[in-house]
Amino acid sequence: MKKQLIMDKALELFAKQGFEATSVQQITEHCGISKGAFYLSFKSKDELIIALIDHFMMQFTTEIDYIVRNTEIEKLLYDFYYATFHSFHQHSDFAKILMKEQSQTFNEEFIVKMHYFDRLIENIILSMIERLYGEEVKQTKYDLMYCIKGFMNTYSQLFLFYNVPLDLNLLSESLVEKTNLLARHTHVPFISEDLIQVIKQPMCEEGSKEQILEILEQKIEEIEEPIEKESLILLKQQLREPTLSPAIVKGLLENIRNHPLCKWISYLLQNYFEV
Amino acid sequence: MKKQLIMDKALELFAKQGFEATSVQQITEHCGISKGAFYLSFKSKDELIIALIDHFMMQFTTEIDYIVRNTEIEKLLYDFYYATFHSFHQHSDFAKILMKEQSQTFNEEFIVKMHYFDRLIENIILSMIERLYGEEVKQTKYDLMYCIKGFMNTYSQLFLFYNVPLDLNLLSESLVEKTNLLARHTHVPFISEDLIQVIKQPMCEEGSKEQILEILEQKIEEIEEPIEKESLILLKQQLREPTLSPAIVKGLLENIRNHPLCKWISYLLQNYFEV
DNA sequence: TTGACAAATGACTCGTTGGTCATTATTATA
DNA sequence: TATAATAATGACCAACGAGTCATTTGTCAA
Repeated sequence: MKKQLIMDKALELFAKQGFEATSVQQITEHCGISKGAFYLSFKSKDELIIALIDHFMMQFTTEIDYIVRNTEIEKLLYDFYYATFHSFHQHSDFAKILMKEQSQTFNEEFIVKMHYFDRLIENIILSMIERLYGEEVKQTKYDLMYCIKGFMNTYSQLFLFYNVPLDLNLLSESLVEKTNLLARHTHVPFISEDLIQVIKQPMCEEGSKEQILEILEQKIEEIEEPIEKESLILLKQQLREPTLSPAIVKGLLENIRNHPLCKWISYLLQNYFEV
Repeated sequence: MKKQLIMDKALELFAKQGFEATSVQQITEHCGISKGAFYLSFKSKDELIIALIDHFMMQFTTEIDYIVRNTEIEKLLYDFYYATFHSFHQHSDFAKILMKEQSQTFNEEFIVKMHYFDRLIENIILSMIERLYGEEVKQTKYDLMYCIKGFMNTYSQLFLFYNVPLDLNLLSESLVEKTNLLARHTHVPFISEDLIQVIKQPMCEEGSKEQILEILEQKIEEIEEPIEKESLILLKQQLREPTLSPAIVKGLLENIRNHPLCKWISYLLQNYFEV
C-alpha cells in the first residue's frame, strides 16, 4: 500500500526536520513517487500528520492500557515504565515528532487529537495509581500522575536526542523506586480535586456510541476471520441493545483483542462497556 | 526604542501562534509600523527570535544563579522553585515560546543558543544540589537534577496552558517536599557519571575570554554611571592580566551586579573568575 | 491487438513569505 | 527658511509551498 510507504518516509523527515519544515515535495521525492500520487493517498498534508498520530497513539494507548489492566501488582509499575520506554525507543521517530510538535498551533484538529490522547493516557496512569496505592494516595494522586508524566517526558529526551545506550531495565527500576517514594511519602499535594476540574472540562470525542458504531461497522467490513467477524457483529448488536451478560461481552472482547486491526476498537468497547 | 516595541509585540504573536506561523507582515501590522521599519531594527526574522531568547534567558539564568549562590540553605530550595515559577508566570509569553519551540530544527543558531542556556541551567541546578545535599547524593545527583528539570517543565505547563489560579507558595512547598524525598531516599541512579559525559560534550560558546572581553568593551561604552564604568574598566584590565586580589574582584563584581545592563556580564565574569 | 479503465505524473496555479530599495516624510542644523 | 541627514514607507521581487488537473503510462480482459 502506497499509504504505508508515505507514512514511513514522512515520519523520518518529520522527525528530522519538523512538520512545517518538511514539504510535500520532499516527501514524494523521498518516496520516489510523484506529487499527484501523494494526493491520491491523502487529501492534504494535514491529513497525513493526523493519520500518523492516530496510528501510533492508538497503538501506544492500547498497549499501556492492557498492561495496566492485566499485570499483577508486583510487576505493574516496572512493566509500565518498561513498556513505555520500549515503545518510545522502538518508534523513536514518532516520539521525536511528539516532543517537537508539542502543542504547536498549526492545526485545530491536530491539537484536539493530541489533547484527547493526552487525556486518555492521564486516565490510564490514574487507574494504575489507583490499583497500586489505592486510598493511600487519595490526596496526592494527581500530583503523582503529573510526576509520572514528567518522568516519562524528561527521561525519554535523554535517549531520543542524545543517542546514548539505553539500559531499559535500569531505567525502569530507577523510576519505580522514585515513583514509590513519592507515592508513599508525599503529603503536600499541589494539584487538588478542584484544580483538576478546571483542567479537565470537555473530554467527549471518540467515546460516543455513534462514533464507536461507525468504526465498528467499518471493521466488520475489513475483517475476514470468521470468529473475529462474528464477535464484532455480536458486539455491535450489544451496543445497540444490551442483551448479553457481562461474561459473554468480556469473552467477545477477548476474541478480538489480539487481532492486529481490532486493538483500538477493542479498547474503545472495553471502555464503553466498563469491563 | 523601536526594537523593544517589536520584541514585545512579536513575543505576543509567537506565544499565540508559534514562530514559523507568524509572518513579519503580521508583526509589523501589530506594531503599527511598516515592513521596512522592521528591517531597520533586525537584520532578519531569525535575529529577532535570537534576541528574544537572549534577553529572557540571560535574565532568568542570572536570577536563578544569584539565588543559588546567595540564599541560606534552609530557604534555598523553596526560593529556587518560587523564583523559577514566578519568572515563568511573569514572562508567560516567553515561557510558552520555549515550550512550543522546544528543540525545533528551523535555525542552527537557535538550537545552539538553547543548548547553551540549557546547559547553564543544568549546572546551576547541580551546584544547588551540591550545596543542599553534598556527598549524600554523590551517586544520584544527575538523576535528581533531571527530576528537578522535569518538575519545572511539567508543573509550569499547568498554569501556562490552562489558566488556573496559581498558588506559588503551595507549589513551591509541594516541590520542595518531593525533591527532598528523592534526594534523601533514592538509591538506584539511572544517569551515571559515564552517561553524563556522553551527553555533555562541547560547552564552550560564551565562556571564552575573547567573547567576554568583547561584551565588556561594549558595556563600558554604554554605561554612564562612574562607579559602574570604572569597575568595568578595572575588571577588563584584570581579565587581560590578573593583578588584583580576589577580594577586590569580588567587590568590583558587587558594584556592577545590580545595574540593569550589567546583570549578564557580571554573571559571565563571576563564572570566569571562579568566585 | 485493441480498447477501456485505473494509476501515476509533473507542469502549473495561486497565495504567501522573507527580504529589498527607490521614494517620501520628518527632524535637526545652519 | 533652506539644506542635509535620518527615519520610515510600501510597492515590489524572487522563492517556495500546497494543491490541481490535463495528460501519459500501465494493466488486463476480450
